[in-house]
Amino acid sequence: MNTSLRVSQLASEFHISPDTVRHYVRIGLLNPPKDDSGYHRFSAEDQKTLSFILSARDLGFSLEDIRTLLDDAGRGESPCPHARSLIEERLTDARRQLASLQSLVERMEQATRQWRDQPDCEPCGDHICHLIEGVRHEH
Amino acid sequence: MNTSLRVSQLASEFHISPDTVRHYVRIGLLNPPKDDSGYHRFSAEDQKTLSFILSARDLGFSLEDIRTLLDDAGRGESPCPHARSLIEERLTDARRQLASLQSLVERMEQATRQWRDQPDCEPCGDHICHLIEGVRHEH
DNA sequence: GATAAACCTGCGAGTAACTCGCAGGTCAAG
DNA sequence: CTTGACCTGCGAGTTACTCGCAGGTTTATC
Repeated sequence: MNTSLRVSQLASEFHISPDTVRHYVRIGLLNPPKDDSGYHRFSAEDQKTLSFILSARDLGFSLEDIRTLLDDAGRGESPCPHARSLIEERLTDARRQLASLQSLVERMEQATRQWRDQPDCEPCGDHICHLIEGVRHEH
Repeated sequence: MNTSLRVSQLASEFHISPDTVRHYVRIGLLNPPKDDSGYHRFSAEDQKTLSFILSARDLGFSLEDIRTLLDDAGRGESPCPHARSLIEERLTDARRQLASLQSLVERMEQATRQWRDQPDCEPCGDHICHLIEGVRHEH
């Protein structure tokens, strides 16, 4: 059973770029052994680790979070308590970010709507760009 | 009329940090003159520029975008055409980002709901964290 | 057997918009 | 005359890659 893959094979297997794989190796999230010529060989276990990394990434964990989780498991401890507490933090952050992004999009949409009826300004000393500076802030 | 302010005064006037002001100076968005002792003095015009910078920032323009707009105005051209085209790009980006953030938050919420009924896992060879790896992807 | 294509290696640096820390200069108050 | 609160420029750190480099390996072709 030849489940040991090289970088590009692993990458296309997981639909990520070889650079991303090398990045995870560089920061120590993956520790694949090397063959005689110095090439990384990713075993079935490395593939399970990568699969975990990508699942966690998709749930909003940072790579540092993932390192913590992997360290837990590496020491034979359950990563679940950390997973539970970390996702709370990340979720709080994400909700905050979502709210600010939503209001940004609304401001942008309001501005473009408003700008449709406004002509371009010619430079005068009063303002730099009346479109931008004249956007109404509703509440 | 002493409308010329120093860094901290300007910063608190605009509710931003002195570091942010220094950052804008460092990258050349603001070019305040200096007094005899080498301190920056922000004139009324510098204050108008900063006000513009912050308005544009609040509309999702990047500092590079803002530099473009400021350059237009500095060359006596109307920044409005650039403002219109740039905000389209930024709005497209922001909507894309919003959608991905929304789906992230949903995944995170679904995970935490699902995790409430699941116990912590003890390490076994099968998985690294069953909570994370076992999240159901609806759709 | 030479060579070219397609891999691979480690490493440094760039991305956005700050933020922090440093070493050192300036100024007003006590 | 010293303390404290400012100020200066500068380098570096933040996140998760992404790109480019110089050079080594393997495979296929001529």
